Amino acid sequence: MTSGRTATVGRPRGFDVDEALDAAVRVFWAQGYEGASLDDLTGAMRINRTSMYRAFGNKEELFSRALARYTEGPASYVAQALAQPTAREVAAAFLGGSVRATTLPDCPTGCLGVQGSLAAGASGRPARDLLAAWRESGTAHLRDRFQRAVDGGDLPADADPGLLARYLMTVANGIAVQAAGGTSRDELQLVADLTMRSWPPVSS
Amino acid sequence: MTSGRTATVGRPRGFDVDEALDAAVRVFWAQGYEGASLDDLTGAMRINRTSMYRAFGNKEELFSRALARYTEGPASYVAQALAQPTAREVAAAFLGGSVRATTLPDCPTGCLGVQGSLAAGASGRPARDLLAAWRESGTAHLRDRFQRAVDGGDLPADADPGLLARYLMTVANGIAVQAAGGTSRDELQLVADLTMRSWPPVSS
DNA sequence: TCCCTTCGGTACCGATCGGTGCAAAAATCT
DNA sequence: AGATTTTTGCACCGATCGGTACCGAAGGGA
Repeated sequence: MTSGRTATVGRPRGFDVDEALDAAVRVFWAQGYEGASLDDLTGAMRINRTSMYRAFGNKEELFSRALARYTEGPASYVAQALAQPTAREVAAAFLGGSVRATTLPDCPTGCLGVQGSLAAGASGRPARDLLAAWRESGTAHLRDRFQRAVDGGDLPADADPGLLARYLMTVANGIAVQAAGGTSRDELQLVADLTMRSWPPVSS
Repeated sequence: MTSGRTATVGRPRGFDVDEALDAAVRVFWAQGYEGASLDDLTGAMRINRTSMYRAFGNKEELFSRALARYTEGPASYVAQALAQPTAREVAAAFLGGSVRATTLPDCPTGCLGVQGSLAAGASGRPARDLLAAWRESGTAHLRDRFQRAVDGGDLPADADPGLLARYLMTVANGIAVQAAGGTSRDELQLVADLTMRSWPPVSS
């Protein structure tokens, strides 16, 4: 009988996977992929080295799982922004969300998707490429959303959805860099407001 | 007699310091501070490990020297932009320069000042802080330049020089992240153009 | 020529890196 | 109860990390 539920044979796991992932997210977020050692990670996750390997495979897969957890946690503002009714509200929610997510009170500043790994040695290259694809996926979702806005008349017919998406992602990534450097939430919100004052930017 | 010139006693150095620094710049640029090992660095610099330590002290000081070399080399567009006659030309030159510098044909993509170290473990923290100060210094120069533009009537009297500087640096840093992710020079120039279409953004 | 200073190459240091082998512990299944 | 399966803790692996001691090589000054 291949039951739908997970088999419960064997010794049960002594920790919560999601809680452990949340801890790993914070370490990768603050120190980057290469800067986070196994001791840093397992120490924060409060689990043994061996338990981590049993549960997640290796450091690279742990990072991948942590990124997924980050996406549906601190970075959930992206999906929420995409669901806004108008293109302008999408843009404002995306920028405002990125300001808040990069300056959360009890979290590392900046964005895991940016500072997790921008440049890396050989061992960190898969993580770097994973993050680049992650950011590119966000840009693609914005583009598709703006294309629908053009199709529905919410944006001018001559607007370039791809360019608008690239532009917004550029500002958001810049906000992440600023936040990592210590710029305050208030000042970054002013930057987001300033960006929104000229939205949508004219294409011609 | 303490002569002003460097003493020439002893065996002369067998390599050119600036050439070696240029090689180190490229390694740090492509792999980040933590991702660049001593073997990577000395291999690219074509000098011995010992020679590097004699000439530069340690990895951290080498990074500092490499950043200075980067500033007066690939990042010299910043100083050039600041010297433009009008605030609008400053902004356009700054953004255009960042697009070109982050997509140089035979160099790593992105900006050393960003991807050199955004998040780091304990050993990379000094490098990370150095880069944060480096970016902040650029923002401060832009702010001072825009303040002079306000004083001289080149920008509206109610313009906020600090906010405009932060905004421009945010877009430039975002461009650097995009470039590191593989976005082409042409597309990034379109983003820069789009940003300049609404310059200066209204403050009130 | 002899001395002094600096450079360059080798070989090595202790520490830390990511990853694993092994056996005890803790649960279910028969 | 005994067999089976999975987790956990400890010790350990080879490789690599940044950094250095040592010594011959290569130059200038007297």
